[in-house]
Amino acid sequence: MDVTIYEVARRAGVSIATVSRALRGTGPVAAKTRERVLKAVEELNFTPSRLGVSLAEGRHAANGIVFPDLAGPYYTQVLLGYEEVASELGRSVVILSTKGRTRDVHALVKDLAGRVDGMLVFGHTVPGALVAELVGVGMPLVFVSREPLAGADTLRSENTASARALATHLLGHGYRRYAFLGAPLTTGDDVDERWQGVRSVLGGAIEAVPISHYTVEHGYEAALPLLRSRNRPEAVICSDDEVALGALLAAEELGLAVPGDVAVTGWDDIMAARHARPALTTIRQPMRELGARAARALDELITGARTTPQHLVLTTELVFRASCGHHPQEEPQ
Amino acid sequence: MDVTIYEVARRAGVSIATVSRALRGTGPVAAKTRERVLKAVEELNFTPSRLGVSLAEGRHAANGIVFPDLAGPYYTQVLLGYEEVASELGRSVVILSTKGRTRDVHALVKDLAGRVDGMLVFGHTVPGALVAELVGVGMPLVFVSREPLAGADTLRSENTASARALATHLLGHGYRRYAFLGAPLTTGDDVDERWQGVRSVLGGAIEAVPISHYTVEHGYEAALPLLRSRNRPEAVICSDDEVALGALLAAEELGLAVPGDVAVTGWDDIMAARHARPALTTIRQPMRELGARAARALDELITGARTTPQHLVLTTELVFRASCGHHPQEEPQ
DNA sequence: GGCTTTTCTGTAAGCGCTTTCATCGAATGG
DNA sequence: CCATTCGATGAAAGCGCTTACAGAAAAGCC
Repeated sequence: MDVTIYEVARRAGVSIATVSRALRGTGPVAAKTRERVLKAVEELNFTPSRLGVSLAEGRHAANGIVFPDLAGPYYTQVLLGYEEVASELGRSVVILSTKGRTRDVHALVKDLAGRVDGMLVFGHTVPGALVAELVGVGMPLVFVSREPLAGADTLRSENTASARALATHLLGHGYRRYAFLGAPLTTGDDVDERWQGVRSVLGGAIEAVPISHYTVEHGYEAALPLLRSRNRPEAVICSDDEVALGALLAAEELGLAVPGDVAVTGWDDIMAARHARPALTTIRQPMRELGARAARALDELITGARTTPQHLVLTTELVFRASCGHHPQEEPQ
Repeated sequence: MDVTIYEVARRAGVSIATVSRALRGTGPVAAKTRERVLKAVEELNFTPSRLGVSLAEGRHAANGIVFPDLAGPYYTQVLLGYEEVASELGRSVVILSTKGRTRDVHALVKDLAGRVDGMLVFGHTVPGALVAELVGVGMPLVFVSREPLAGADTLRSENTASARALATHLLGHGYRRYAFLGAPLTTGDDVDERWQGVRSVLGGAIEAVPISHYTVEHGYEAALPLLRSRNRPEAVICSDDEVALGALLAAEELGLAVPGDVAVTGWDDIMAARHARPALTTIRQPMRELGARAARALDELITGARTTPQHLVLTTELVFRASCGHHPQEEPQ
C-alpha cells in the first residue's frame, strides 16, 4: 500500500483529521464532506496503514499463538478454532512454532509479543522465566494443556477422570499387563495427567515406556521392542493417537493381531484414529473448542472485560472402537 | 511492553539515536557508550517496539498466508514448511483462513496485506480482482496450487503426468469402469489438472463425480450412491486422500472389499493414507517443501533479489499400497 | 439582533522508532 | 603546528495514523 491519508485529505480538500473521522465514524462530519472524502478514498483506493493505526491506537488487533510444532492434527485443530474466533473478533493471528528448539525461543517469543495484544501458549513451550516476564508486563496470556499458573488463564481438557475411565474399561476386558507408551516428558502437561490417571487405577500392573516425541515414528520405534518382549503387555495405552498409530504399525509388522494379541488405545481422536484398522479406541478431546475458547478468553483479557485469571477444564468423551477388544454391548463406531 | 527508547537514552545519558545505533550495530558507537546503553537496556528490560521499528523501516518482517481452511493435513503441511523457512529468514507468519466465505474476503485480505511484506495464497481463495489489485500495488505474491498468472510467482506440484501414470497403472490392473470422485470445483487448480490427466488416458471409461468439498464426509456421501449403483466402477480415483478415505468408509459400510470389489486411490499421501486399511495407493506431493519454497521465493521477491515472476512445478511420486489391487512385482508399503 | 449551543473542521501533539545531517573533538599527516 | 580526516554523538525529520483541543460557522432561542 502506498497512498496515505494525506493524499486523500488533499484530494478531498479537507484535513487528515476529517478523513480519519469520516472513515471511522468517530466525531461529526457533514454529509457533503463525508461524501467527498469517501469519493477520494475510492478514487485513490486508500486503505489506512495498519502500522499507523496500530501505533496511534496502541493496539495490534492481533493474537499470537505459540506451539511446539504443527506436525500433528492436535495443534492444527486447536489453531483452527483459535483463528476462527479471533477473526470473528477482528483480530489477526500470528503463529510461532518453536519446533523443539530452546535456544532462540526467548527472542522469538519476545518478537511475537511485540506484534500482538495477547497470546495462546501451548503447554510448556515457553520457559518459566519468560512466562513470568510476560505476565510481568501485563501481556494477556492463555495457556493450553498445562497446570494452572498464577497471572494467566489456563485451559485444558479433562484428563485424569477419563484416564481412569479408560483404565477401568480395559480392566473390564480382563487385561492384566499394561504399558503406557509415551510416558510424560514434562510434569503438569496433558500426558502427565493421563499417566497419573491410568496409574492410579492400574497401579503396579502398568509400566511406563518413555519416548522422546509424540509421533507415529517414535511410537513405532518404541513399540517394536515392547511388543517383542517375552512379557508383552496385553494392552498398550498410548499417550496420544499418533503414538498409538505407531504401535499399530509395529504390531502389524510383528504379525500380532490387534486387539487379539494386544489391545491398543490412543488419545485425542484425530482423523486417522477413525480410519485406522482396527479403528482406535481413544478419548476425544474438543480440540477446536479449546482453540475457540482460548480466543474468547484472550479477548476478555485484552479488552479488560475480565481481569482475574480463569482456569477451565473441558470435558472429554471416551470413544470405543475396535482396537481395545470386542465389546458385547457396544458396537464399534 | 512499556519502556521506550527514550527512557533507555535518558538512563544511559545519550540520545535515542545512539541507543538505536548501539542496539542495531549500525554506525559507530564508542565501546564505553555501548556498554552504558546495553546496561540501561538490560536494567529496564527494553525491547524495541515492533510497531515503531516497522513504521520507521517501512517493512513488517512478516509474511502472510491465505488458505481456505486448515481442516485437512494438506494445508497444514504446507503451512508448516512455510513457517519454518519464514522464521529462519526472520519473518513472522500471519495466517488467514477464508473458510469458504466470500463476502468479507476482500476486507480480510486487505487487512492482511497491511500487516505483511508479502503473502502466499492458495489456489483461488482470493478473487481475481483483488489479486490484480495486490499485484498492482506491488505486493509480493506466491500462489500455490493454481495455474500460472502474470505478475506473481506460482508454485505447484506436478499433476498431469502423475495422473497419467496413475491411470495407466490402473489400466494395467485390468479395470474397465472408472470414476473420478471429487470433480474439480475450479478450473486451473490441482484437482482440475488431475482430472484432465486421468481423463486424457481413460477417456470415456471414466466418469466425473462432483462433490462440494474435498473432505472425508463429502467423499463418503458421494461414494455411497456411486458404489451402490448397478454399474459400479471397478476403480475410484479420488481427488485427494481425504475424499478417498471417505470412499473407503462407504465401501466398508456397503460390505464391499477394497480392492477386491472396488479399487480406490487418493492424492497427497497424508498421514492417514498410510494408516488406513487397506492402505491407500496415492500420489505423494511434497507439501512441506511447497511451503518452504514459497517462503524462499517470497523472500527473493521482497528483498528484491529477484524481480521477474517464476513458475515452479515440483515433482511427485506414486506410492503404491494395497487399495489399488494386488501387485505381482511391488510389495505394498 | 444578540447570545448560547451545536456542529463541523483544522491544528498539532503524540505513538516509538530509524536515519540523515551537522557538529565537535581527537587523531593523523606533512 | 595547522589542515585534514575520521570517529562519535545529537538534533530533528520523517513513517502514517488518532485524537484532544480550539476555533469558526451554523443554528436555535428569546
